[in-house]
Amino acid sequence: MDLPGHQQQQPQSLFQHPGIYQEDLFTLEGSSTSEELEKETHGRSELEDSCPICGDKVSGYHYGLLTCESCKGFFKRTVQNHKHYICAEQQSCPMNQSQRKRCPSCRFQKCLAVGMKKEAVRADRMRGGRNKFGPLYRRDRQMKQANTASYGIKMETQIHRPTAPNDLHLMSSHTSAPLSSDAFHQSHMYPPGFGQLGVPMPLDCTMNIDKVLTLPFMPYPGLYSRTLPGYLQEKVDSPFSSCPAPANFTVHPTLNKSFAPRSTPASFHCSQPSSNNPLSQGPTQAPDTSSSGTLEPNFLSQLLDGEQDESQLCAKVLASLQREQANRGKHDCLNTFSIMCKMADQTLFSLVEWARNSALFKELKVDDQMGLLQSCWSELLVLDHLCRQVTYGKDGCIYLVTGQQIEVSTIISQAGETLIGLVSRTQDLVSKLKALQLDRQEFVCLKYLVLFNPDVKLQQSCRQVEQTQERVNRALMEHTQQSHPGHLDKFGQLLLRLPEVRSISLQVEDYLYQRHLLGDLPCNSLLTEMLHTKHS
DNA sequence: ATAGCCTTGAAC
DNA sequence: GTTCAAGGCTAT
Repeated sequence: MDLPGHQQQQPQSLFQHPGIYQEDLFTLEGSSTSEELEKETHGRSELEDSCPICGDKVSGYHYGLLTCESCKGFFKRTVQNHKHYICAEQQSCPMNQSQRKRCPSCRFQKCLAVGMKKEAVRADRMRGGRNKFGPLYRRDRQMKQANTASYGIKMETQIHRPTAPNDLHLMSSHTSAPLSSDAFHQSHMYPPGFGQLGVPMPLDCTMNIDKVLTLPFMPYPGLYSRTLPGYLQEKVDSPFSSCPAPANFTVHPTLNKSFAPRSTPASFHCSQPSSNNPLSQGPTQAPDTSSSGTLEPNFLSQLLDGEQDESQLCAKVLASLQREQANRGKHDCLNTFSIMCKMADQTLFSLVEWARNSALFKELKVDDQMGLLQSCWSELLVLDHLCRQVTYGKDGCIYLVTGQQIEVSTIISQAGETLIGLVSRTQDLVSKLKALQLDRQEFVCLKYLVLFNPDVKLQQSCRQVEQTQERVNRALMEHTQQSHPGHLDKFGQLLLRLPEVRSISLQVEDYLYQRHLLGDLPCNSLLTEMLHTKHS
């Protein structure tokens, strides 16, 4: 990573640790089965030579990554001529060599999803010469060469640690030259304060993992020592109240305000519903959804109040990872896959917290709460990921909860079939949601719709769940009509995305379970507990 | 409109 | 001088 300033600040950032290079997040997938490993090994050169958009033969680097000649030309024509395509189908047309001509809309979306860069198309149409992506291509080549030898992936060239908005020149970490005018690296893509956190990631201290899990500064008290049922029955406290930031974890003073915990409505701290809280009126008192009147105006804002601050979540995940690694031996580094699992685990925990703190959810019987969460946890994770990509992600990159980014093209060129499929499907969905301009209100509604799933067989709360779903559904419909009056079918379009979310989440579960069976998943995590429950 | 081949020219 | 990723040309 050509970030001198950052390297000084983070001498051993997450993906700079040598141990991580040995363990390959993506190619590890190939080791899931000997068949896949073989395929991965023999198919590598072929994979590298196939266009990530249509699978045709790669002719070289074009607009940011290795593509075929036709997709290069297509991308150039589209950008140069400011073309806007509309998909006649569901924006999920198959993309291969024979079908690439059928839907330019989906083709272009895929070009963007895999990371083709619009700004590499020259506005002045000047011919010849080299552009600012030269160093990127060179490094990518070197990386690929290195990987061919070791099947390891050196992710440091692809992980972009976002920097402060005024550090635009540092954001272009994928080139060696400053790119202050790079449209990719606009400050709005990052949550306030990212990059100013100055979070060093020491990854080389020693401590037994079991000790970590029982120490009082554990981020999530009770998580690993209790099962989900036990956790749900606990008294609700501030979710991270016993999680002081580590000594070397500093937040920029000017950012304290934006990092401050969102004030929690008093009713959220009550285990019993409060009649004063619109959310707590209870589904039995929910407005008749067949009437034409509108819901109380603050219903959506109450739903939004329960949302966790992304910056806080980021800080917690980083702090947790830091603690975890600090407590491992010098030669006992977390591999990349484990780090990703830890991130997912912490995110999952925050989502359980979110549900737990929801007044509507609290009204349900604990057994039913468990049933709902066990049914939708992976969907919530996928939705959370999607929202992060829509909000902060840039085209062709995956934005992690820690604020780091991985280029999709890296994953596609290195991963096994399953992961490529998952990433590709997810990025396609991200493109669609970006096109729909999903906002925070809509996102939180989707989360509630996923959580309050009346199809889950519950003991007592069926009616409540149904009514809540109707209520949220209605709030979502009204919101889309009010905030996007020009987009008549936004509501329908949003709901149409949920089956894909469900489908991706099931694939994620399958993938994780396979890895779990191979012993790749960290033990004692909420993630593994959820996977176990489903498969038991 | 597509896609294969050609020309160009800065970086090395 | 060579490389190679831009844009251009043109048969389909």
